[in-house]
Amino acid sequence: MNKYTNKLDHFISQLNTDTQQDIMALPKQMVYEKGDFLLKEGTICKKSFVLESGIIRKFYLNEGKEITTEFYFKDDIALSFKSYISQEPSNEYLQVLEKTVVMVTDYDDVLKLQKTHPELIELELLFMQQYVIWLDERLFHFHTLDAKQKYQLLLNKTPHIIQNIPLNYIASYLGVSPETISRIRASK
Amino acid sequence: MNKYTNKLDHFISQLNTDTQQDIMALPKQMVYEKGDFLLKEGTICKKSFVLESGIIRKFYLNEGKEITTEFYFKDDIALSFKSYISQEPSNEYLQVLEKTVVMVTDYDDVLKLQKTHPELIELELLFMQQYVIWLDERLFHFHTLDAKQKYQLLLNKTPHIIQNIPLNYIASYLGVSPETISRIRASK
DNA sequence: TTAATTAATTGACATAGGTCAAGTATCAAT
DNA sequence: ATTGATACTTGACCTATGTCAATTAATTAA
Repeated sequence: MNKYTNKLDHFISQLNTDTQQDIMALPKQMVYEKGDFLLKEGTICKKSFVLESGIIRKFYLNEGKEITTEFYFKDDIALSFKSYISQEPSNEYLQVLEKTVVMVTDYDDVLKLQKTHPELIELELLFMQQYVIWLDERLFHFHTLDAKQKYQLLLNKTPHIIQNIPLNYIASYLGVSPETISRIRASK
Repeated sequence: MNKYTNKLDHFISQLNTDTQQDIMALPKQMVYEKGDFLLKEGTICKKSFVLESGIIRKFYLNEGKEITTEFYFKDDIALSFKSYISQEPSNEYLQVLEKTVVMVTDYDDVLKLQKTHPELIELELLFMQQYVIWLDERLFHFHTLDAKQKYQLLLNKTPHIIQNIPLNYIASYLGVSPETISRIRASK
């Protein structure tokens, strides 16, 4: 189960076969090991990464501390949004948390393909829309939930995050301290 | 100074004149009074509102309390995102805070125009992108700033919000209590 | 396997910010 | 201008969650 790409697959499946093949021709498979960076602060995010397996996390630095903003699993699309669309240096990092296989696509190649197949702009639009909905929901949770509720939501909705990711990353993702998460766990 | 429509204007200005005229033909001017609702929970958001003057706020209800999520001023585009793109019932309200003049465009009309002018899909894409950047930044602030820092940011970046909007809406927008805002004001 | 790191838990304490209640100021309507 | 309603401020108190430090558990590397 992936985060927000179902609609994209559906859209692609309705394109004509030639266009589909052109899209499929772009990505190259790459394998990364735990700790590898796919993107670092100050670098322009020129590629998107669709995960075949493994885990990636996105984070930025704030006053020397890492703030985790997103986790990516199978079929998710990892990229630093603002840098990707503006093609300006990123303030985010993308780091591999365990051996990960990705399909890498160059944004330049996507733009070229959009020139010859304008209908692909709609694909990018769909992706944006899904991402906005996800962001909107996340903001809603920051606005209305306390530490325990946020943790339990994660536990219910995305247990694979809880099971596979170190507690201090989860804490930072939820905007609470690791100690608080630890106490929530102990309290039931 | 508006929130995120500069790039859209620029894009439109580069279209051919006929297309520009077709776009300009869609919106109808409407005037609303203080307290009027442009959208209520349970209703599908079928229209977008570009403000000519006045103020609109967006909010949802959580456990009986209004949570304000956005303010709109001149040249901003007010709509309930998720409902607008999915055409499903909204969980948000759009309410006019003072006499407001808007240009209203039907989403159906936009979709029709996109059929005959596919290049307009890119316009929608640009809008999404701007909105993602705005949301992303807002989430960043919820993640890293305390009450005082959030208030001061608002004071510096968007003083027109502080000056024109009741304190309890501002408090809710920042995710803190009205009392806290009041104390921050008193402390300097 | 053992040692060395790193991650997670737990306790003691501090504090930002919430809640509730009272009081004051501001605004709107007659 | 007077009343009533609404918005804002202030004080007292409370609670969730942060910080720091010590301890234990789990990984990793040799």
